Amino acid sequence: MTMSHSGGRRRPPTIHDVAREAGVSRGTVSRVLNGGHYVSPAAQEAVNAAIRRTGYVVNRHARSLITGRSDSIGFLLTEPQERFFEDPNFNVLLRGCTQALAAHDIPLLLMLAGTEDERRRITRYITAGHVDGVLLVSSHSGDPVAEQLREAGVPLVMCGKPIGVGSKVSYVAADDRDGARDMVRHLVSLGRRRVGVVTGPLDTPGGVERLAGYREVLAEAGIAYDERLVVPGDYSRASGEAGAELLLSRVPDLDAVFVASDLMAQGVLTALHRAGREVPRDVAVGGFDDSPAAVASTPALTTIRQPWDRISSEMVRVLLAQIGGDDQSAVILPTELVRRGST
Amino acid sequence: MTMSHSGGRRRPPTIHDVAREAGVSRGTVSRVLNGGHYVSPAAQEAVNAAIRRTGYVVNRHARSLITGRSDSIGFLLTEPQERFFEDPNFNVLLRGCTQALAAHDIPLLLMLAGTEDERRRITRYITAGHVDGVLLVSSHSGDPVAEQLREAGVPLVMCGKPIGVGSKVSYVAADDRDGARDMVRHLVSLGRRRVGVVTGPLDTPGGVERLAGYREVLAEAGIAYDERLVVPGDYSRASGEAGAELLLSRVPDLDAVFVASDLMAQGVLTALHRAGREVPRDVAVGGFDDSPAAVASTPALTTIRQPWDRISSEMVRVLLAQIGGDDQSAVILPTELVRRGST
DNA sequence: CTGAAAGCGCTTACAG
DNA sequence: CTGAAAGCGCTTACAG
Repeated sequence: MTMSHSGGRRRPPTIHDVAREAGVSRGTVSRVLNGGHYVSPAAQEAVNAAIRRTGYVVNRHARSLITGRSDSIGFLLTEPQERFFEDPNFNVLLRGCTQALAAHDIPLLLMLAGTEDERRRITRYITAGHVDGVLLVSSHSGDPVAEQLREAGVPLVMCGKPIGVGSKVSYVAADDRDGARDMVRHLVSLGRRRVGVVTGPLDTPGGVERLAGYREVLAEAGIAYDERLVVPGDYSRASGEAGAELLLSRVPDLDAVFVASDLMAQGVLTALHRAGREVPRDVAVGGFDDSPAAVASTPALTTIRQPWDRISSEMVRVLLAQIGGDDQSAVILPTELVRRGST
Repeated sequence: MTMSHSGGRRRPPTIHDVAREAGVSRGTVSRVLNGGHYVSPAAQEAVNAAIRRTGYVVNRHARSLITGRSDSIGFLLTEPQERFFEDPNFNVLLRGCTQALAAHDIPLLLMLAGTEDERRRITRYITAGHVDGVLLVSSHSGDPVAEQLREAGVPLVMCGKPIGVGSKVSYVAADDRDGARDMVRHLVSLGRRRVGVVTGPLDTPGGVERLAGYREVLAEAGIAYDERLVVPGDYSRASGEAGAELLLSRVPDLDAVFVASDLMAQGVLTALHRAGREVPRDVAVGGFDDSPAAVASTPALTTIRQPWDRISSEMVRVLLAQIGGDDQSAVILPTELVRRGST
C-alpha cells in the first residue's frame, strides 16, 4: 500500500503504520518495541510481523525527545598534541569502543577537543544532554573537562587512572606499575645491574607508575637507585633517542634500559646503534605497550602488552552500567610480558 | 527562579522558558534561533538576552523530529582488514573530517562495518535517516554499500575514486596518476633506467592509477616496459619486503624502485639493506603518501605527499553541499613530490 | 493485557 | 513582524 516515489527517500513507516497493519493500538506497538512486557503473545507476534512487512525502524529522535536519553555515547579526546592521535594504541581503543557499543546498537560520537575553545564548546554540547555518557581519553593531568562533566552529573569513564584530581571518576587502566615491575625484574633476571630508564611524562599515570615499578624492583633486588640512570621522555620517538644519548653520556657501561613506551624504545635502539652498542648483547632494551612499533623495530622489542581490547570493552561496560544507575568504579587490568629479540 | 537540585542534572531550560523570560511567544524564539528572519531588532535582542540568562541550548531531538534532519554526519569505514585502521593516513582523514564538521557544529558518528553482517545493520541504520549524509571510506572495489546508499538517496561522498561501479557517486581523491608520474620522472631524471615498481592492490584506485602513471612515464622516456620489473603489493610492509626480494631475484642490477606506499617502501628498504644494496647509491627508492613512515625510515623516504587535510575538508564541503541539494561532484587534488634521502 | 490520551520540545504555515 | 495552533513520532501513566 505504500506509495513509493522511485528515487528520492520515501516517507519511512511510523509506529502508526505498524499499528494499523497489526490491528492494534500504537501503545501496544510501543510496548513490543520496549521489551514486550504486558503484551499478549498474539499481539506480540502480529506486531513483529507488521514490523517486518513495513520495514519499520524506530525514529530515535522521537524516542529521545520523550525518554530524555540520546541513546548515543561520546568518545572524547582532550589532547592538545597530535601525538596521541598518531599513537597506534588510540586506534585500537577507538575501534574497540565502537565495536563494543555497536553490539548494543549504540552509535559512538567522536569528539575532538584539542584547544581550550573546543573544550568549552564540547563540554556545553555534552552537558546539554546530547550524549548519555562519555568515554574520556586525556592522558595529561590538569584537564578540567573530567571535573566539569562529573559535576554536571554526566556518566563518565576515563581511560587510564586520572591523576591530580582526587575526584571520584570511573576509569579503566592497565596495571602500569605491575607491568613495569615485570619488565625490570626480567632485565635483572638476565643479570643486568646498571639498568637505565626513560620515563613517560611525569604528569601522566603511565609516567609516574612505570617509574615507581622500576624503583620497587631495584629496591627488592638490592640495587641502589641512581639518579643518573633516570631520564625523562614524552612518549615520542625523538625523546627516546635523546634519552638514550643522555644515559650513555652519564653511564657509558649501562647494560639495560627500560623504556616507558615502544615508540621511545625505537628511538633508544637508534641511539644505541649509532653509539656502537649491540642489542641485546651490550644493552638489553625493554619497551611498553606492545604496539606495532615493537615488531617493526630491529631487533623486535621485548615489551609489556597492554590489553587494549579488554580496556575498551570494560570502559563501555562500566559506562553503560553507570548510565543504568550504578556507582562509579575502577577497573585495573593485568599486563603481560612479551619477550622478543631486544633482551 | 530555577529550582536547582544540587548534584544531579536539573531540567534544562526549554524554548518556553526563554519565551517567558523574553516576553515573546515561542514562535518568535524559534525564529531567532533559525536565522532571525521576520523578527524585529527589539525582539531579537530580548530573546538573545533571555537565551544568555537561561543558558538555553536547543534540544536537537525535538528539532530533528520536526525537520526530519538529524544534524549529524556518519563516517563509515567498510573495510574487512585492520590494515587501513592502522594506516596513519586514516587518522589524519578522520581527524580532518571531525574538525571540518565541528566548524559547522555538526557531530560526526563513527561507523565501522567490517563484516557482511555489520554492513547490513549499518546500511539499515543509515537509510532509516539517522544521519543526513555519509563520508565513506572503502578502499576496495566491489563494495555494495556505496551503491545501496546511493539508491536509497542518501547523500554520500567517497574518499578516493570508486572503481568498478559506473555509478554517479561523489568523491574526493588525490591525483594518484599524476603523483606517480612525478615520482617516476624524478627517478628517471636521476639517470635511473631499470626502475622497478611495487604496486598497490589492483582492485583499488591507488593500485591501478599509480601503476598507470609509472607506465606513462616509461613510455615518454622511451624505456621499454618490462613485466619482470612489476610486482604486486597490498600496502603492507611485509608485501614491500617480499616485493623487493622478488625484484632483486629477477633483475639484480635494478637501479630504482617506485613503491606505491610508504609503508611498503619501508619493507623495500629492509630487503635492499639485507641484500647489501646501498640506498640511494645502488638503488633509489621512491614512496607514496608522505606518511609518518616516510620520516621514520633510514634513509628518510622521498615520497609523494597526499594532501589529507584538504581531502578531508573537501569531502565535508562536498557532502554538505549535496545535503543542501547540490548535485554530486568529483574533486581531484594535486600531490607534491617531497625529496628526502632515499633518492 | 490493551486502548485512548497527554505530552516530550520544537518548527512552521496560517492569520493577522 | 508576531502569536496561536497544529503536529513531528514516540512513550507512559491511566483507566479499564
